[in-house]
Amino acid sequence: MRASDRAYAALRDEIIDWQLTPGTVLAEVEQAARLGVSRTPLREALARLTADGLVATQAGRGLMVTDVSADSIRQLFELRRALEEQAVRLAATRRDPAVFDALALEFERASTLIGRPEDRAAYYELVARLDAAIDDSVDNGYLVSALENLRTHLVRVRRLAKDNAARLLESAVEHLTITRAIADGDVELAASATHLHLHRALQHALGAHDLTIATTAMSHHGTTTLERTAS
Amino acid sequence: MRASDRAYAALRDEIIDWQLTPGTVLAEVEQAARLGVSRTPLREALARLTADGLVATQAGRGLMVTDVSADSIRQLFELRRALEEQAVRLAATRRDPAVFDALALEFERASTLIGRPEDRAAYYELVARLDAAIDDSVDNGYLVSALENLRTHLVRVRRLAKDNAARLLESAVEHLTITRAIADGDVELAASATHLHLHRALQHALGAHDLTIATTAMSHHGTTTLERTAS
DNA sequence: TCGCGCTACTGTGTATACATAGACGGAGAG
DNA sequence: CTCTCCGTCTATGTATACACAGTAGCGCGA
Repeated sequence: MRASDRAYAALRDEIIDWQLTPGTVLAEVEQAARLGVSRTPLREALARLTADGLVATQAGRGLMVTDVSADSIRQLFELRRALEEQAVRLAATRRDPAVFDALALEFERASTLIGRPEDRAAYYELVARLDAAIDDSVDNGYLVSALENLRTHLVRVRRLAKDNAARLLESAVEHLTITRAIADGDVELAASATHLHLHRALQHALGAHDLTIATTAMSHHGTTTLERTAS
Repeated sequence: MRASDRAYAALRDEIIDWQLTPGTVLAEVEQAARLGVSRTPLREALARLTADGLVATQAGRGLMVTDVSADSIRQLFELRRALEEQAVRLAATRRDPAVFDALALEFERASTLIGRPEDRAAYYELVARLDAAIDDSVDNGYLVSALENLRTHLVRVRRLAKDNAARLLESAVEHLTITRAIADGDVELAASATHLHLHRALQHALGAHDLTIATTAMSHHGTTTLERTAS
């Protein structure tokens, strides 16, 4: 594997996993040394991250990890609705019914997975397989590319939101509805079910984000107070 | 301006202007020499073009200018519908009515521009200003980024389609309808008018493409015949 | 004559050296 | 004491040199 690919994957994973938090400055020599590559492949990695929107040039201060705010989540979900509604519409038209029937069966049993913390990863993997089946059915490279980039951002937001069992059980039902609609070739039902799913996911994400903001603000306040007391 | 930006702009413009035709191999040293930059900024330019989807790595043969086929145009317009319908929906919600009222007045007078070949560019510029007004109204960086990338591909297809006056007059009426719907804040009308506009634009683009394919095939046949005769 | 293998070469990927612009700090003047 | 200007220094942008892999072409053997 190329050094530039490794650097890109490493930085992207650290950003979506919140190890590199928004506002972190990514200096070329520093990151190149840390990741064990030279500046040339690292610059290529940073260029790709910039194109992805995970990193942006902040006037005069070099490249910074982009922010996640309530407003950016709103924007992200507006794009998500456009792309995913179109994707499920096309998937419902072009799908192989057997594939989505099989996935629907799995979603019916998903509540078991969600209940056991050790099987939580298996549920996320099931959702990923639904995404892959939709990508495969839409038969549209431009749309799939846009969806892949979108999902990178969504993972970052999801890591922040910390799904709870209640929300996951809800989402399993929503996914089941979407999957059945695609299997049945019901374009409008698939689109409406997706709209509903995204509406609820946005509410959940925004709620979690507000909590995080509040918590962060409080802990910052506390730190500041301690610093003042110490000085 | 940076050398990598110049190289990117030069290559992109040549690709969308069909000076670099699909299948052309872009070797690094060759292009670097031609554009008067070193390999480093040129590689950055090629990476950006690859991310844009204007260039792709063909197994073993290096980077090639991507193809434009009837199928790729179909895919492009499926993505276009998703993005533009969402964009006009959001624009109709968030617009400044005065901006779109002014644009609507200009579209009413557009038939004059289309009639005179020397003012043809002025009509395209008017459409570009409508796009810019929509971008400004949607207040969504992710969506605008996706639209900008999409438009690059659309320009390449349009250069192929060679709009005629009849189609442009039709499109002016469609644009007027969309602009008025946005000005009035009529979300569903704006979305439906956009759907209709894209449907007609696709028919036109596909028709033009088929003609080009037929012409190319004929000229290729002719060339082959000549070569055989010569040898 | 056909097939297999070897060699040379071209082109990509990476490292590094160099140029330059912009930011930060210090010193001096008002 | 503060503001401004100048110098230095750090970080980015570019060029180039080197390493290596993949390929094409040629030659040799069957």
